[in-house]
Amino acid sequence: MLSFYLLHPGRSSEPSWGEVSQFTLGRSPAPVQGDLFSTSTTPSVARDYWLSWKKLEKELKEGQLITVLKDLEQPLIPVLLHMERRGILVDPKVLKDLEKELKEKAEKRKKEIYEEAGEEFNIQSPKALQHILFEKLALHKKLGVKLKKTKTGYSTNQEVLESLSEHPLPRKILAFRELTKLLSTYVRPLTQWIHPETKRIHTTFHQALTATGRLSSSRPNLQNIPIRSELGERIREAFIAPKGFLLLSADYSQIELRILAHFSKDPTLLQAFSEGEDIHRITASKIFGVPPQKVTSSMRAQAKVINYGIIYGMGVQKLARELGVSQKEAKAFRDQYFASYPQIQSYLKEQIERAEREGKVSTLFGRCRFLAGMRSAHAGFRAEMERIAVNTPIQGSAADIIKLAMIQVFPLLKKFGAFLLLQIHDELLFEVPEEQAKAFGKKVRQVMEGVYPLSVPLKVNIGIGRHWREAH
DNA sequence: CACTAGTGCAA
DNA sequence: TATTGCACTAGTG
Repeated sequence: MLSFYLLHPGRSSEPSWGEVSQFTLGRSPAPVQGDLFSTSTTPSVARDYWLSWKKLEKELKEGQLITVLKDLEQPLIPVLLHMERRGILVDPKVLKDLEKELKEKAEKRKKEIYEEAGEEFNIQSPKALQHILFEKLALHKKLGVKLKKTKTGYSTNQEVLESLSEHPLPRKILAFRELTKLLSTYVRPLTQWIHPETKRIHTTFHQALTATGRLSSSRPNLQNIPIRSELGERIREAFIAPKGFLLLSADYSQIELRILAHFSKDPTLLQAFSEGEDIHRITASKIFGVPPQKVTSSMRAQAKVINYGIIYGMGVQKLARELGVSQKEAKAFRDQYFASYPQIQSYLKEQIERAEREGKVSTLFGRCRFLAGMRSAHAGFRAEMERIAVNTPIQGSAADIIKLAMIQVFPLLKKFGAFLLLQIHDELLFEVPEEQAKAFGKKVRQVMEGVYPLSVPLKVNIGIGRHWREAH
């Protein structure tokens, strides 16, 4: 699977080796005759294996992927193994109490919604909800809101409901959605995933799945635990350290923007990062034409949207919606952005031209993603490929860097009696003996910041706590 | 049971 | 019509 990915990273498909039980810790499956990992491999299988490696090696060399394989992916395997086997300790009581509270709140909301709607219906069915909101009550007409459509009807998503939130019903539905989302996706399933013997949750990390080189996590996914809402963040209180340990979180600050600075060599961006300035504030200062000290928090928030929008190849339309301004104003912001950071504009253009010319784009370490047929693609598809061409080297290079950091941090774990538990794209979460926590944090920061020097410094924030919420 | 659609959580 | 993921419920066949 790994080798397949290295050669065809644009393809994604389900792993083909079938079920891998979560509940086989400490045991190993009986060797199967002919299995590649069996010690009693038959000569013919060994020869086939050798021949496929030689063939693979040739392709890897042609694709300049030997580095990615030898320096990143292979050394990462034991690290991921360590992480999955350790798992993260979860306090079932926190989840149980949260479940009770969320259930009661959801039940209360449900009754209010039925009251407000004048009838009972399935709130979780978009179809039934459309009927109530847009046919029975015709809220969009009363509020003069233009509705967004999906393939099958009118959308009832968060954005739409927020635009209707002058009326109490959509507000209550939003609240109900938040509660049921937390219950059905996190609180209840997480309880189920606690291993009966270890009392821990052992996720599966997929090393060779994503198109950009990131890891993914499943069964359960521990890379999308809520953090943005108060209720959601309380789920993180259930992820705890065992007695005598603390959780330690180490996250890269704005790593993707730093990579953009490195690749584009834009002097303003380089200088801002080198001098440790607040990059969103600098951008706000540029696009709003005010001195950095005069930047308000809302200007900074808007600048942040633009900074990240650039990484994703955001269009003017989406930018306007995100900022809540007209498309004309959004275009003016973007023009001002590129006027302030001219090298970013030329870098992005170069990446698109490279994708067209070479049919692929690459990361810092040479991981590549193929983009065939850009010239012949129709406009919509072409635009999507351009966004991929822009985003992949940035997202993928960040993935390269944190993978290397994981490899370099790994030998430290033994010295400190610590464990690496999770990777959440730009964050590493550790379990570390209480008395070692501060010293370990210093060491981890040093390793992560120095892992692969760029033309701007990498910055790492460390947090320590008894549970994940406190550590982050 | 397999599949799609809509929705929403994270970086 | 802003990237990368995973997973829930509803609904269809």
